[in-house]
Amino acid sequence: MNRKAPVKRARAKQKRLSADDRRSEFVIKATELFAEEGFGGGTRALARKLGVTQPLLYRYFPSKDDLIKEVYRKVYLEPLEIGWEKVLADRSRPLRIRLQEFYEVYTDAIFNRKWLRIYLYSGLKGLDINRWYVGMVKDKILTRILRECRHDAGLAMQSRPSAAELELAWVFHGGIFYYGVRKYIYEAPVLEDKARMISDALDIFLAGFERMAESATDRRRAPIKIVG
Amino acid sequence: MNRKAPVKRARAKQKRLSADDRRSEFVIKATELFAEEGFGGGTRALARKLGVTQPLLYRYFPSKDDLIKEVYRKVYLEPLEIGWEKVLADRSRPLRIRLQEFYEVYTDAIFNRKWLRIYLYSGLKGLDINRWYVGMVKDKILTRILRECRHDAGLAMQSRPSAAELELAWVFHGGIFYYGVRKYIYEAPVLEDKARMISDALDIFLAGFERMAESATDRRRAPIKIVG
DNA sequence: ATCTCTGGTGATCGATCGATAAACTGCGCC
DNA sequence: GGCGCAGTTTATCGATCGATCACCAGAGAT
Repeated sequence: MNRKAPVKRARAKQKRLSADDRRSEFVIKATELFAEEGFGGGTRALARKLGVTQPLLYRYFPSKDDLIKEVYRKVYLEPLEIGWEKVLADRSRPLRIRLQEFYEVYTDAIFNRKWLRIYLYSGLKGLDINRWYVGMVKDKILTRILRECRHDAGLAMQSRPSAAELELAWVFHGGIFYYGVRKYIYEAPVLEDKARMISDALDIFLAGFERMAESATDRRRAPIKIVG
Repeated sequence: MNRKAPVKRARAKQKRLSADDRRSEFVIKATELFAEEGFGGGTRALARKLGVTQPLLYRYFPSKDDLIKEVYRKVYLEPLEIGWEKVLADRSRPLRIRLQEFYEVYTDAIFNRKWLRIYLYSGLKGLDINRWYVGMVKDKILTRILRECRHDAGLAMQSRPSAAELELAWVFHGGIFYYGVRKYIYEAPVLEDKARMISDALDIFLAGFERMAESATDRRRAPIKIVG
Protein backbone atom coordinates (compact mmCIF):
# COMPACT_ATOMS: atom_id res chain seq x y z
CA MET A 1 0.00 0.00 0.00
CA ASN A 2 1.27 3.38 -0.94
CA ARG A 3 0.84 5.10 2.38
CA LYS A 4 2.82 8.13 1.27
CA ALA A 5 0.41 9.34 -1.41
CA PRO A 6 0.05 13.10 -0.87
CA VAL A 7 -3.73 12.84 -0.52
CA LYS A 8 -4.77 16.18 -1.89
CA ARG A 9 -6.98 17.24 0.92
CA ALA A 10 -10.57 17.63 -0.22
CA ARG A 11 -11.52 19.37 3.03
CA ALA A 12 -14.72 21.29 2.52
CA LYS A 13 -13.00 24.41 3.70
CA GLN A 14 -9.80 24.91 5.50
CA LYS A 15 -11.16 27.04 8.26
CA ARG A 16 -8.24 28.73 9.83
CA LEU A 17 -9.57 31.12 12.42
CA SER A 18 -7.88 33.39 14.88
CA ALA A 19 -7.60 32.03 18.39
CA ASP A 20 -10.18 34.44 19.77
CA ASP A 21 -12.71 33.73 17.06
CA ARG A 22 -12.35 29.99 17.39
CA ARG A 23 -12.62 30.17 21.13
CA SER A 24 -15.82 32.17 21.14
CA GLU A 25 -17.20 29.94 18.38
CA PHE A 26 -16.64 26.99 20.67
CA VAL A 27 -18.56 28.69 23.46
CA ILE A 28 -21.44 29.67 21.19
CA LYS A 29 -21.90 26.25 19.68
CA ALA A 30 -21.37 24.57 23.04
CA THR A 31 -24.22 26.66 24.41
CA GLU A 32 -26.47 25.42 21.63
CA LEU A 33 -25.39 21.83 22.06
CA PHE A 34 -25.69 21.76 25.84
CA ALA A 35 -29.02 23.54 25.66
CA GLU A 36 -30.38 20.67 23.61
CA GLU A 37 -28.55 17.66 24.99
CA GLY A 38 -27.71 18.79 28.49
CA PHE A 39 -24.16 19.02 29.73
CA GLY A 40 -23.72 15.36 28.95
CA GLY A 41 -23.48 16.36 25.30
CA GLY A 42 -20.32 14.99 23.73
CA THR A 43 -17.21 16.89 22.71
CA ARG A 44 -17.23 15.06 19.38
CA ALA A 45 -20.75 16.27 18.59
CA LEU A 46 -19.61 19.76 19.49
CA ALA A 47 -16.60 19.55 17.17
CA ARG A 48 -18.87 18.30 14.38
CA LYS A 49 -21.03 21.40 14.76
CA LEU A 50 -17.92 23.52 14.20
CA GLY A 51 -16.66 21.41 11.32
CA VAL A 52 -13.42 20.66 13.15
CA THR A 53 -11.97 17.69 14.95
CA GLN A 54 -12.53 16.93 18.59
CA PRO A 55 -8.98 17.33 19.98
CA LEU A 56 -9.01 20.94 18.83
CA LEU A 57 -11.27 21.77 21.73
CA TYR A 58 -8.38 21.07 24.08
CA ARG A 59 -6.24 23.73 22.42
CA TYR A 60 -8.69 26.28 23.79
CA PHE A 61 -10.00 24.75 26.99
CA PRO A 62 -8.10 22.62 29.51
CA SER A 63 -11.12 20.39 30.00
CA LYS A 64 -14.78 20.07 29.11
CA ASP A 65 -15.70 21.42 32.53
CA ASP A 66 -13.84 24.64 31.81
CA LEU A 67 -15.81 25.02 28.61
CA ILE A 68 -19.01 24.46 30.53
CA LYS A 69 -18.03 27.13 33.02
CA GLU A 70 -17.59 29.60 30.18
CA VAL A 71 -21.04 28.68 28.93
CA TYR A 72 -22.45 29.40 32.37
CA ARG A 73 -20.75 32.73 32.56
CA LYS A 74 -22.00 33.79 29.17
CA VAL A 75 -25.56 32.62 29.70
CA TYR A 76 -26.01 33.97 33.20
CA LEU A 77 -24.36 37.30 32.53
CA GLU A 78 -26.04 38.03 29.21
CA PRO A 79 -29.45 39.15 30.50
CA LEU A 80 -27.74 41.36 33.04
CA GLU A 81 -26.31 43.54 30.33
CA ILE A 82 -29.59 45.34 29.84
CA GLY A 83 -29.64 48.16 32.34
CA TRP A 84 -32.99 47.34 33.87
CA GLU A 85 -31.97 48.75 37.22
CA LYS A 86 -32.63 52.25 36.02
CA VAL A 87 -35.88 51.26 34.33
CA LEU A 88 -37.28 50.15 37.68
CA ALA A 89 -35.91 53.03 39.71
CA ASP A 90 -36.82 55.95 37.47
CA ARG A 91 -39.54 57.57 39.59
CA SER A 92 -40.35 60.19 37.00
CA ARG A 93 -42.47 57.57 35.30
CA PRO A 94 -45.55 55.78 36.66
CA LEU A 95 -44.75 52.56 38.49
CA ARG A 96 -47.14 50.51 36.41
CA ILE A 97 -45.37 51.59 33.22
CA ARG A 98 -41.95 50.87 34.65
CA LEU A 99 -42.92 47.38 35.72
CA GLN A 100 -44.52 46.61 32.39
CA GLU A 101 -41.48 47.78 30.50
CA PHE A 102 -39.07 45.99 32.76
CA TYR A 103 -40.78 42.62 32.41
CA GLU A 104 -41.15 43.01 28.68
CA VAL A 105 -37.44 43.71 28.31
CA TYR A 106 -36.38 41.11 30.84
CA THR A 107 -38.47 38.37 29.27
CA ASP A 108 -37.26 39.39 25.83
CA ALA A 109 -33.80 38.58 27.13
CA ILE A 110 -34.46 35.23 28.79
CA PHE A 111 -37.50 33.77 27.04
CA ASN A 112 -35.81 31.69 24.43
CA ARG A 113 -35.15 28.01 24.18
CA LYS A 114 -31.39 28.30 24.62
CA TRP A 115 -31.34 30.45 27.73
CA LEU A 116 -34.14 28.68 29.54
CA ARG A 117 -32.79 25.19 28.91
CA ILE A 118 -29.27 26.04 30.01
CA TYR A 119 -30.73 27.73 33.06
CA LEU A 120 -32.80 24.70 34.01
CA TYR A 121 -30.01 22.23 33.35
CA SER A 122 -27.55 24.17 35.47
CA GLY A 123 -30.20 24.65 38.13
CA LEU A 124 -30.64 20.89 38.33
CA LYS A 125 -26.91 20.53 38.85
CA GLY A 126 -27.25 22.76 41.92
CA LEU A 127 -24.38 25.00 40.98
CA ASP A 128 -23.27 28.03 42.92
CA ILE A 129 -23.79 30.28 39.93
CA ASN A 130 -27.44 29.32 39.89
CA ARG A 131 -27.83 30.18 43.56
CA TRP A 132 -26.07 33.43 42.86
CA TYR A 133 -28.51 34.23 40.06
CA VAL A 134 -31.55 33.47 42.19
CA GLY A 135 -30.14 35.68 44.93
CA MET A 136 -29.55 38.37 42.36
CA VAL A 137 -33.16 38.22 41.18
CA LYS A 138 -34.27 38.56 44.76
CA ASP A 139 -31.98 41.44 45.67
CA LYS A 140 -31.83 43.38 42.44
CA ILE A 141 -35.30 42.81 41.02
CA LEU A 142 -37.89 41.71 43.56
CA THR A 143 -36.61 43.78 46.47
CA ARG A 144 -36.41 46.81 44.22
CA ILE A 145 -39.91 46.21 42.90
CA LEU A 146 -41.28 45.94 46.40
CA ARG A 147 -39.48 49.10 47.45
CA GLU A 148 -41.01 50.97 44.54
CA CYS A 149 -44.43 49.55 45.35
CA ARG A 150 -44.16 50.65 48.96
CA HIS A 151 -43.10 54.10 47.87
CA ASP A 152 -45.92 54.29 45.38
CA ALA A 153 -48.45 53.26 48.01
CA GLY A 154 -47.12 55.87 50.41
CA LEU A 155 -45.99 53.25 52.88
CA ALA A 156 -43.12 53.54 55.28
CA MET A 157 -39.83 52.48 53.79
CA GLN A 158 -38.03 49.59 55.31
CA SER A 159 -34.57 48.35 54.53
CA ARG A 160 -35.72 44.87 53.72
CA PRO A 161 -39.10 43.61 52.53
CA SER A 162 -41.07 41.27 54.78
CA ALA A 163 -40.94 37.57 54.02
CA ALA A 164 -44.59 37.54 53.03
CA GLU A 165 -44.16 40.46 50.65
CA LEU A 166 -41.14 38.83 49.13
CA GLU A 167 -43.03 35.61 48.66
CA LEU A 168 -45.83 37.49 46.95
CA ALA A 169 -43.31 38.97 44.55
CA TRP A 170 -41.72 35.57 43.98
CA VAL A 171 -45.02 33.95 43.12
CA PHE A 172 -45.74 36.76 40.70
CA HIS A 173 -42.26 36.58 39.18
CA GLY A 174 -42.39 32.78 39.05
CA GLY A 175 -45.73 32.87 37.32
CA ILE A 176 -44.29 35.00 34.57
CA PHE A 177 -41.18 32.85 34.39
CA TYR A 178 -43.30 29.75 34.05
CA TYR A 179 -44.90 31.26 30.97
CA GLY A 180 -41.51 31.03 29.30
CA VAL A 181 -41.02 27.47 30.49
CA ARG A 182 -44.40 26.43 29.13
CA LYS A 183 -43.71 28.03 25.79
CA TYR A 184 -40.07 27.15 25.19
CA ILE A 185 -39.47 24.03 27.27
CA TYR A 186 -42.79 22.25 27.23
CA GLU A 187 -43.64 23.82 23.91
CA ALA A 188 -47.21 24.06 25.06
CA PRO A 189 -49.66 26.53 23.52
CA VAL A 190 -49.63 29.82 25.39
CA LEU A 191 -51.37 33.14 25.11
CA GLU A 192 -49.34 34.58 22.27
CA ASP A 193 -49.54 38.19 23.42
CA LYS A 194 -46.75 38.22 25.95
CA ALA A 195 -47.25 41.89 26.81
CA ARG A 196 -50.88 41.18 27.59
CA MET A 197 -49.86 38.29 29.84
CA ILE A 198 -47.47 40.55 31.70
CA SER A 199 -50.08 43.27 31.94
CA ASP A 200 -52.67 40.92 33.40
CA ALA A 201 -50.18 39.44 35.82
CA LEU A 202 -49.18 42.94 36.91
CA ASP A 203 -52.80 43.90 37.42
CA ILE A 204 -53.41 41.17 39.91
CA PHE A 205 -50.03 41.54 41.57
CA LEU A 206 -50.45 45.25 42.16
CA ALA A 207 -54.02 44.81 43.34
CA GLY A 208 -52.83 42.07 45.67
CA PHE A 209 -50.00 44.18 47.00
CA GLU A 210 -52.34 47.04 47.81
CA ARG A 211 -54.75 44.69 49.54
CA MET A 212 -51.96 43.21 51.57
CA ALA A 213 -50.62 46.64 52.46
CA GLU A 214 -54.05 47.77 53.62
CA SER A 215 -54.80 44.71 55.68
CA ALA A 216 -51.36 44.83 57.25
CA THR A 217 -52.04 48.29 58.63
CA ASP A 218 -55.37 47.80 60.40
CA ARG A 219 -55.92 44.15 61.26
CA ARG A 220 -53.74 41.20 61.79
CA ARG A 221 -54.24 38.46 59.28
CA ALA A 222 -56.15 35.47 60.59
CA PRO A 223 -54.37 32.21 59.96
CA ILE A 224 -56.03 29.91 57.49
CA LYS A 225 -56.83 26.48 58.73
CA ILE A 226 -57.90 23.61 56.65
CA VAL A 227 -59.67 20.68 58.19
CA GLY A 228 -60.35 17.43 56.49
CA MET B 1 -3.28 -22.08 40.33
CA ASN B 2 -6.09 -23.66 42.25
CA ARG B 3 -8.97 -22.02 40.46
CA LYS B 4 -11.48 -24.48 41.86
CA ALA B 5 -11.26 -23.43 45.50
CA PRO B 6 -14.85 -23.19 46.80
CA VAL B 7 -14.46 -19.57 47.90
CA LYS B 8 -16.75 -19.40 50.85
CA ARG B 9 -18.76 -16.43 49.83
CA ALA B 10 -18.60 -13.62 52.36
CA ARG B 11 -21.49 -11.75 50.74
CA ALA B 12 -22.87 -9.14 53.11
CA LYS B 13 -26.33 -10.57 52.68
CA GLN B 14 -27.73 -12.89 50.17
CA LYS B 15 -30.81 -10.91 49.27
CA ARG B 16 -33.02 -13.24 47.41
CA LEU B 17 -36.22 -11.41 46.63
CA SER B 18 -39.34 -12.34 44.75
CA ALA B 19 -39.53 -11.11 41.19
CA ASP B 20 -42.21 -8.53 41.95
CA ASP B 21 -40.38 -7.13 44.95
CA ARG B 22 -37.11 -6.88 43.11
CA ARG B 23 -38.74 -5.25 40.16
CA SER B 24 -40.46 -2.55 42.17
CA GLU B 25 -37.28 -2.04 44.18
CA PHE B 26 -35.50 -1.33 40.90
CA VAL B 27 -38.09 1.26 39.95
CA ILE B 28 -37.98 2.94 43.36
CA LYS B 29 -34.21 3.19 43.51
CA ALA B 30 -34.02 4.18 39.85
CA THR B 31 -36.37 7.07 40.58
CA GLU B 32 -34.05 8.25 43.33
CA LEU B 33 -30.96 7.84 41.20
CA PHE B 34 -32.38 9.54 38.12
CA ALA B 35 -33.81 12.32 40.24
CA GLU B 36 -30.31 13.16 41.42
CA GLU B 37 -28.17 12.34 38.39
CA GLY B 38 -30.62 12.75 35.57
CA PHE B 39 -31.46 9.92 33.22
CA GLY B 40 -27.80 9.68 32.34
CA GLY B 41 -27.29 7.96 35.68
CA GLY B 42 -25.56 4.63 35.23
CA THR B 43 -27.02 1.17 35.59
CA ARG B 44 -24.03 0.17 37.71
CA ALA B 45 -24.67 2.95 40.19
CA LEU B 46 -28.28 1.82 40.33
CA ALA B 47 -27.30 -1.78 41.04
CA ARG B 48 -24.95 -0.58 43.77
CA LYS B 49 -27.86 1.18 45.46
CA LEU B 50 -29.71 -2.14 45.54
CA GLY B 51 -26.70 -4.12 46.69
CA VAL B 52 -26.83 -6.32 43.62
CA THR B 53 -24.87 -6.61 40.41
CA GLN B 54 -25.60 -4.65 37.26
CA PRO B 55 -26.68 -7.43 34.86
CA LEU B 56 -29.52 -8.32 37.20
CA LEU B 57 -31.34 -5.26 35.94
CA TYR B 58 -31.74 -6.95 32.58
CA ARG B 59 -33.60 -9.87 34.11
CA TYR B 60 -36.37 -7.42 34.93
CA PHE B 61 -36.22 -4.82 32.18
CA PRO B 62 -35.35 -5.37 28.51
CA SER B 63 -33.37 -2.14 28.43
CA LYS B 64 -32.56 0.92 30.47
CA ASP B 65 -35.12 2.89 28.47
CA ASP B 66 -37.86 0.54 29.57
CA LEU B 67 -36.87 1.10 33.17
CA ILE B 68 -36.97 4.83 32.59
CA LYS B 69 -40.46 4.55 31.13
CA GLU B 70 -41.62 2.79 34.27
CA VAL B 71 -40.13 5.59 36.33
CA TYR B 72 -42.09 8.11 34.26
CA ARG B 73 -45.30 6.20 34.69
CA LYS B 74 -44.88 5.95 38.41
CA VAL B 75 -43.87 9.58 38.93
CA TYR B 76 -46.48 11.14 36.67
CA LEU B 77 -49.33 8.96 37.84
CA GLU B 78 -48.63 9.16 41.56
CA PRO B 79 -50.02 12.65 42.24
CA LEU B 80 -53.12 11.76 40.26
CA GLU B 81 -54.11 9.17 42.80
CA ILE B 82 -55.44 11.79 45.17
CA GLY B 83 -59.00 12.44 44.17
CA TRP B 84 -58.70 16.18 43.88
CA GLU B 85 -61.35 16.33 41.20
CA LYS B 86 -64.08 16.07 43.78
CA VAL B 87 -62.37 18.52 46.11
CA LEU B 88 -62.60 21.20 43.43
CA ALA B 89 -66.11 20.37 42.28
CA ASP B 90 -67.87 20.00 45.63
CA ARG B 91 -70.06 23.11 45.56
CA SER B 92 -71.42 22.56 49.01
CA ARG B 93 -68.24 24.19 50.29
CA PRO B 94 -67.04 27.74 49.66
CA LEU B 95 -64.84 28.08 46.59
CA ARG B 96 -62.06 29.74 48.51
CA ILE B 97 -61.82 26.81 50.90
CA ARG B 98 -61.90 24.28 48.09
CA LEU B 99 -59.07 25.98 46.24
CA GLN B 100 -56.99 26.31 49.37
CA GLU B 101 -57.43 22.66 50.21
CA PHE B 102 -56.78 21.51 46.68
CA TYR B 103 -53.49 23.35 46.38
CA GLU B 104 -52.34 22.25 49.79
CA VAL B 105 -52.98 18.62 48.92
CA TYR B 106 -51.66 18.91 45.40
CA THR B 107 -48.43 20.57 46.49
CA ASP B 108 -48.06 18.04 49.30
CA ALA B 109 -47.99 15.45 46.55
CA ILE B 110 -45.55 17.08 44.14
CA PHE B 111 -43.38 19.38 46.26
CA ASN B 112 -40.51 17.11 47.00
CA ARG B 113 -37.06 16.84 45.54
CA LYS B 114 -37.67 13.53 43.82
CA TRP B 115 -40.87 14.38 42.00
CA LEU B 116 -39.83 17.86 40.92
CA ARG B 117 -36.45 16.79 39.60
CA ILE B 118 -37.81 13.86 37.62
CA TYR B 119 -40.51 16.15 36.26
CA LEU B 120 -38.01 18.78 35.15
CA TYR B 121 -35.59 16.26 33.67
CA SER B 122 -38.31 14.57 31.67
CA GLY B 123 -39.68 17.95 30.65
CA LEU B 124 -36.30 18.88 29.24
CA LYS B 125 -36.33 15.70 27.20
CA GLY B 126 -39.56 16.90 25.60
CA LEU B 127 -41.38 13.63 26.10
CA ASP B 128 -44.98 12.98 25.19
CA ILE B 129 -45.84 12.06 28.75
CA ASN B 130 -44.78 15.52 29.86
CA ARG B 131 -47.01 17.15 27.26
CA TRP B 132 -49.79 14.88 28.38
CA TYR B 133 -49.32 15.98 31.99
CA VAL B 134 -49.33 19.67 31.10
CA GLY B 135 -52.50 19.14 29.09
CA MET B 136 -53.99 17.30 32.02
CA VAL B 137 -53.22 20.19 34.37
CA LYS B 138 -54.91 22.52 31.92
CA ASP B 139 -58.01 20.40 31.36
CA LYS B 140 -58.51 18.81 34.73
CA ILE B 141 -57.28 21.54 37.07
CA LEU B 142 -57.18 24.99 35.54
CA THR B 143 -60.27 24.67 33.40
CA ARG B 144 -62.17 23.26 36.35
CA ILE B 145 -60.96 26.05 38.60
CA LEU B 146 -62.04 28.66 36.10
CA ARG B 147 -65.42 27.02 35.72
CA GLU B 148 -65.93 27.11 39.45
CA CYS B 149 -64.82 30.73 39.57
CA ARG B 150 -67.26 31.69 36.88
CA HIS B 151 -70.03 29.87 38.67
CA ASP B 152 -69.11 31.53 41.94
CA ALA B 153 -69.12 34.97 40.34
CA GLY B 154 -72.51 34.31 38.79
CA LEU B 155 -71.15 34.52 35.29
CA ALA B 156 -72.46 32.74 32.25
CA MET B 157 -71.05 29.26 31.82
CA GLN B 158 -69.07 28.55 28.73
CA SER B 159 -67.77 25.23 27.57
CA ARG B 160 -64.18 26.42 27.40
CA PRO B 161 -62.46 29.23 29.25
CA SER B 162 -61.14 32.19 27.29
CA ALA B 163 -57.46 32.23 26.46
CA ALA B 164 -56.87 35.23 28.70
CA GLU B 165 -58.61 33.58 31.63
CA LEU B 166 -56.62 30.43 31.07
CA GLU B 167 -53.40 32.39 30.99
CA LEU B 168 -54.33 34.07 34.24
CA ALA B 169 -54.84 30.69 35.81
CA TRP B 170 -51.56 29.42 34.37
CA VAL B 171 -49.59 32.32 35.78
CA PHE B 172 -51.18 31.72 39.16
CA HIS B 173 -50.55 28.00 38.99
CA GLY B 174 -47.01 28.51 37.72
CA GLY B 175 -46.28 30.93 40.52
CA ILE B 176 -47.21 28.31 43.07
CA PHE B 177 -45.29 25.64 41.19
CA TYR B 178 -42.21 27.83 41.13
CA TYR B 179 -42.32 27.97 44.92
CA GLY B 180 -41.58 24.25 44.90
CA VAL B 181 -38.82 24.68 42.36
CA ARG B 182 -37.18 27.39 44.43
CA LYS B 183 -37.37 25.31 47.56
CA TYR B 184 -36.47 21.83 46.32
CA ILE B 185 -34.45 22.44 43.16
CA TYR B 186 -32.66 25.70 43.82
CA GLU B 187 -32.75 25.04 47.54
CA ALA B 188 -33.29 28.73 48.05
CA PRO B 189 -34.84 30.09 51.22
CA VAL B 190 -38.60 30.40 50.88
CA LEU B 191 -41.44 31.52 53.08
CA GLU B 192 -41.69 28.44 55.23
CA ASP B 193 -45.46 28.58 55.69
CA LYS B 194 -46.62 26.96 52.47
CA ALA B 195 -50.32 27.30 53.36
CA ARG B 196 -49.84 31.03 53.81
CA MET B 197 -48.12 31.27 50.45
CA ILE B 198 -51.03 29.49 48.80
CA SER B 199 -53.51 31.65 50.66
CA ASP B 200 -51.84 34.87 49.54
CA ALA B 201 -51.54 33.66 45.97
CA LEU B 202 -55.21 32.73 46.00
CA ASP B 203 -56.15 36.15 47.34
CA ILE B 204 -54.61 37.96 44.46
CA PHE B 205 -55.75 35.41 41.89
CA LEU B 206 -59.37 35.59 42.98
CA ALA B 207 -59.29 39.36 43.19
CA GLY B 208 -57.72 39.46 39.74
CA PHE B 209 -60.33 37.10 38.33
CA GLU B 210 -63.16 39.22 39.65
CA ARG B 211 -61.61 42.34 38.23
CA MET B 212 -61.20 40.69 34.86
CA ALA B 213 -64.73 39.36 34.94
CA GLU B 214 -66.09 42.82 35.69
CA SER B 215 -64.13 44.56 32.98
CA ALA B 216 -65.10 41.86 30.49
CA THR B 217 -68.79 42.61 30.96
CA ASP B 218 -68.73 46.28 30.03
CA ARG B 219 -65.97 46.63 27.48
CA ARG B 220 -64.83 44.13 24.91
CA ARG B 221 -61.28 42.86 24.90
CA ALA B 222 -59.32 42.49 21.73
CA PRO B 223 -59.35 38.94 20.32
CA ILE B 224 -56.55 36.71 21.54
CA LYS B 225 -54.44 34.48 19.38
CA ILE B 226 -53.15 31.11 20.43
CA VAL B 227 -50.15 29.55 18.82
CA GLY B 228 -48.99 25.98 19.33
C1' DA C 1 12.19 30.40 -1.11
C1' DT C 2 12.52 29.06 3.34
C1' DC C 3 11.88 29.39 8.29
C1' DT C 4 8.78 29.51 12.05
C1' DC C 5 4.95 29.90 14.70
C1' DT C 6 0.45 28.25 15.52
C1' DG C 7 -4.08 26.47 14.13
C1' DG C 8 -5.51 21.96 13.14
C1' DT C 9 -5.55 16.58 12.40
C1' DG C 10 -4.96 11.40 13.09
C1' DA C 11 -4.28 7.89 16.09
C1' DT C 12 -4.96 6.20 20.32
C1' DC C 13 -5.44 5.46 25.51
C1' DG C 14 -8.03 4.23 29.70
C1' DA C 15 -12.46 4.63 31.75
C1' DT C 16 -17.16 3.89 31.54
C1' DC C 17 -21.33 2.97 29.28
C1' DG C 18 -25.44 -0.44 28.12
C1' DA C 19 -26.01 -5.05 27.14
C1' DT C 20 -25.21 -10.36 26.59
C1' DA C 21 -23.95 -15.20 27.67
C1' DA C 22 -22.81 -18.62 30.66
C1' DA C 23 -22.06 -20.28 35.16
C1' DC C 24 -23.51 -20.59 39.88
C1' DT C 25 -26.64 -20.83 44.06
C1' DG C 26 -30.30 -21.13 47.07
C1' DC C 27 -35.17 -22.27 47.75
C1' DG C 28 -39.36 -25.14 47.12
C1' DC C 29 -41.14 -29.58 45.69
C1' DC C 30 -41.58 -34.53 45.11
C1' DG D 1 -32.05 -35.78 49.70
C1' DG D 2 -31.66 -34.80 45.37
C1' DC D 3 -34.03 -32.31 41.26
C1' DG D 4 -35.23 -28.21 38.97
C1' DC D 5 -36.15 -23.67 38.35
C1' DA D 6 -35.73 -18.88 39.51
C1' DG D 7 -32.67 -15.37 41.23
C1' DT D 8 -27.95 -13.81 41.00
C1' DT D 9 -23.10 -13.35 39.69
C1' DT D 10 -18.78 -13.45 36.86
C1' DA D 11 -16.79 -12.33 32.75
C1' DT D 12 -16.85 -9.89 28.75
C1' DC D 13 -18.20 -7.37 24.43
C1' DG D 14 -18.53 -3.23 21.48
C1' DA D 15 -19.49 1.57 21.61
C1' DT D 16 -18.54 5.96 23.31
C1' DC D 17 -16.66 9.09 26.47
C1' DG D 18 -12.87 12.81 27.80
C1' DA D 19 -8.23 13.48 27.12
C1' DT D 20 -3.21 13.18 25.25
C1' DC D 21 0.49 12.96 21.93
C1' DA D 22 3.00 13.36 17.78
C1' DC D 23 2.62 15.22 13.64
C1' DC D 24 0.94 18.23 9.66
C1' DA D 25 0.01 22.59 7.11
C1' DG D 26 -0.73 27.27 6.04
C1' DA D 27 0.17 32.35 6.64
C1' DG D 28 3.51 36.00 7.74
C1' DA D 29 8.26 37.53 8.47
C1' DT D 30 12.91 37.53 6.66
